[in-house]
Amino acid sequence: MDSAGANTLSPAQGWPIDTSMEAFRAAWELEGEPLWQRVFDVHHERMQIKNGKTAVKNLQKIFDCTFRLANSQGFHSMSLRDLSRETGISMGGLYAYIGSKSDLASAIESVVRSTIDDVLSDINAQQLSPYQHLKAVIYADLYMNHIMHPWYYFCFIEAKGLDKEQREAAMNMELQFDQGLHDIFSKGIEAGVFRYEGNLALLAASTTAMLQQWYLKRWKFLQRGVTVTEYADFAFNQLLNNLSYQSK
Amino acid sequence: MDSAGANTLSPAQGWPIDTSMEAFRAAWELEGEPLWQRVFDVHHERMQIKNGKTAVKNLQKIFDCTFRLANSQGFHSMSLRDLSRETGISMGGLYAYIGSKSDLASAIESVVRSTIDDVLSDINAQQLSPYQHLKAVIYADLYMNHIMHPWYYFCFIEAKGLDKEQREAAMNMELQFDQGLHDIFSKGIEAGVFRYEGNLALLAASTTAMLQQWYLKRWKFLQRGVTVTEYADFAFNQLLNNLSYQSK
DNA sequence: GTCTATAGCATGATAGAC
DNA sequence: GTCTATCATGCTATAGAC
Repeated sequence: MDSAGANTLSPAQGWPIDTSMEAFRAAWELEGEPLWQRVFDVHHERMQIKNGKTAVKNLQKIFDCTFRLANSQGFHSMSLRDLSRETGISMGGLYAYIGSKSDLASAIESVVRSTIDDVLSDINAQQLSPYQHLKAVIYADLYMNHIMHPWYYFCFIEAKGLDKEQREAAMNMELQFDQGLHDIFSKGIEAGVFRYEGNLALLAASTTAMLQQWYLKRWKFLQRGVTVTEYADFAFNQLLNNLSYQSK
Repeated sequence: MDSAGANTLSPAQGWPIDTSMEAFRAAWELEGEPLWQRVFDVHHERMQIKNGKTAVKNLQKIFDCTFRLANSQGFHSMSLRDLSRETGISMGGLYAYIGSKSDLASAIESVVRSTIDDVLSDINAQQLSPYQHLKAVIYADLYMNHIMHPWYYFCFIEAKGLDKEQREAAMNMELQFDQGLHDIFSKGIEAGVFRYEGNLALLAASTTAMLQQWYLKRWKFLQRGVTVTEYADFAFNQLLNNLSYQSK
């Protein structure tokens, strides 16, 4: 709130003492004006538009429509004419914003990765007990998945269309996430609050997978009427059970 | 072996008493000549070629190259000229085999779905105890994922490019798979061998997710040196643990 | 800052020779 | 049954008026 740049998320005030989605939304601003400001910050070098006011407004339209089109028919199969029609911005106008088609995909991946990085670094910087740490990571990750659903879905499905550098960065981020979980498990086992006989790396990987389901299988959860918080409770309890955690 | 048509897989002889991959390979023939015969059966209406001998050979080349190209750059971004170059078959020649580009994708989805259907129907038709039934489904599904990896990966990633009918068929198959797991859980709980307090539908869904990881995150398992059988053991034990199964 | 018009090229598909 | 040649269309991207 003081010296933090526009590209840095606010610190986690009151999180994860209260792991409700409302508390998460309040702690990090991943929607509305602050989100689009972040997009502008990441992407503005590729744009010919300098005026922040109208730029942010059109950026929002472009990204929203990109998600609607790409997440239903595929990014490569979405033509810029489709995007032009959907946004109401002419072809020439579009190029003043996106730089090129692949720059657009690139920006999406960058925004997602930097957001995850900011939120998780923030959580990891706090000195939390293994239990609290695990809880914070699980709930925060799912709330991020939920709030920025189309962003995450896009990154997963269109990953192969990104250039090699970004593709590897995305894979490394997932490996880091696995490793982060692994570390929490280990610390908890050392501290005697968790117990596990088996492959911790596989447990971490399958936890990551369970979290990714929230954006990969949205259709299924919608159909079943499962909410994020219900799913977060399920995922966390399942994990505690696997780790033989005794509640009290 | 007697009245079974070429399009039907042999029944599961000795499966799942022995859940090794070798036993699975022997029970169902999902590779080599029998696989390509299956492809020919599903796809031959769209082809102009009638001669089975050379047709099957070229079909194999076309599908293999499609996987190599589509699974690395995306199906839509793979041009038929790419495919022509990679297979060594001319553009005109290709069209005698594939019908159209989208027929090619369609055939892949059909082969995968009918294979899953055959194998699982076969397992479900046997009268197995909940424990044996669960074990059979987990191991069989993972071995299928493994043996037909590029097929599965293609179906997941390129699902949105299929026509509505096929997309829904694929989703229904996944829901059926979840339901099948759910039923086994329930039967085991009734029989008193499993115990679970929680949402069984979510447990089924997260089990399906864990199995899909084998083809979705191949890069990770390769990097970590995890084999299918190790992963199958992990997945099955994890599930037994969640279901409070007491081994003996 | 936004538009129209168009360049330049790649694509899916087919016709017809052999 | 396989090839070459070609068609019609759609694509990304840019130039230049306003």
